[in-house]
Amino acid sequence: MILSTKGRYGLRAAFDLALHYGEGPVPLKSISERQNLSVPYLEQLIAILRKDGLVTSVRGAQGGYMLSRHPSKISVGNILRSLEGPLAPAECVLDDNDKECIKADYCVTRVLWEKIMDSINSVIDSVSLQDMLDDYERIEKDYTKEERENFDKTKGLC
Amino acid sequence: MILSTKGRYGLRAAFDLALHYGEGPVPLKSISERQNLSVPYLEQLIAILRKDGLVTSVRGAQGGYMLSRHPSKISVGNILRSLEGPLAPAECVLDDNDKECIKADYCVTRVLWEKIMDSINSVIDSVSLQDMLDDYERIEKDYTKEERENFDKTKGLC
DNA sequence: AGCAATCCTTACTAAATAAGTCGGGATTAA
DNA sequence: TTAATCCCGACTTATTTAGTAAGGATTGCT
Repeated sequence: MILSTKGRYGLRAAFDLALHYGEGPVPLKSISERQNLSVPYLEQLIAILRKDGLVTSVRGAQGGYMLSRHPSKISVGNILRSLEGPLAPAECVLDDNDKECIKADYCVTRVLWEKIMDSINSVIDSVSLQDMLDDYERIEKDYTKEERENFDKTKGLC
Repeated sequence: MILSTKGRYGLRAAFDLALHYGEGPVPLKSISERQNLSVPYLEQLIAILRKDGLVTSVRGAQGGYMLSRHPSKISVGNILRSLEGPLAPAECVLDDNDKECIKADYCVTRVLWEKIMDSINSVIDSVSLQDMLDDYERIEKDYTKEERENFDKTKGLC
């Protein structure tokens, strides 16, 4: 049940854009350096977010990407569902489910999958990128810049 | 984020054992027929549950499997974590995490992964196999046996 | 105008994981 | 003794993941 790197790295990218919200377009190269992700892979991830209207792009030199609205108006759920698709533990609880389990009100496991899905969604929808920023600033104070950079290098991404 | 068939089918198997709790050992063949799962695959799944002490086996003719304790004492979380491993959205929040992110109290995403994990665990630990039985009996009444069997055949598993 | 920095798009690939199957051995009730 | 069952390890096939690669399109800057 581990999220794919798509969701995890994509969220880091979105968080990075949130960090620089209001400063004009942020090029992938700079996100790449800060977040330690390859540019080509970032391109793939951010293309998804762009298609879903979560980020906007500015082409050409001095171009880059920006969040399409204020970090407080974008939830982690928006980002993760965009990148990962619906976060359901089984297909039968998806909305577009035409094929199977339609009239399966008779289905005990389905009830369970729905509970799990609702619970996940309620968590990720209740946290906005702004909340992550706030968390970050609170945490940041406890470490020196050097410590943080050192951590970034020695430890992996999570 | 869809659970693998391991978790989903394994839970069905466990639920089937719960349905027949107290009736002596249940052979895989009969679970296979009722739940529409192959015997060899079921063997693989139930072996995991057995290693984790959730079911016990009786070898030889007239043998089979039984839940190792009352359905009310086995949570869906016990079953799913046994089959799927810990249900975390990222590796860094696992207990056995020696390698990475150890002193990453400085890590905004980690806080989020923990919230998600806690929320999933709290749902699946709050539902026991007995609860599923109760649900099943309540739902079952609304459908004829024929309707249910027909559903099992026309629709897939979920 | 020309260049360099960007975004944008499509295709490709290697590795890992998922989802089983298969064959045969061990145990035991009837 | 036999048939039903659990038990175990190896094997296979398809899918997904996690990227890389190559090149085209756009635009600010000089």
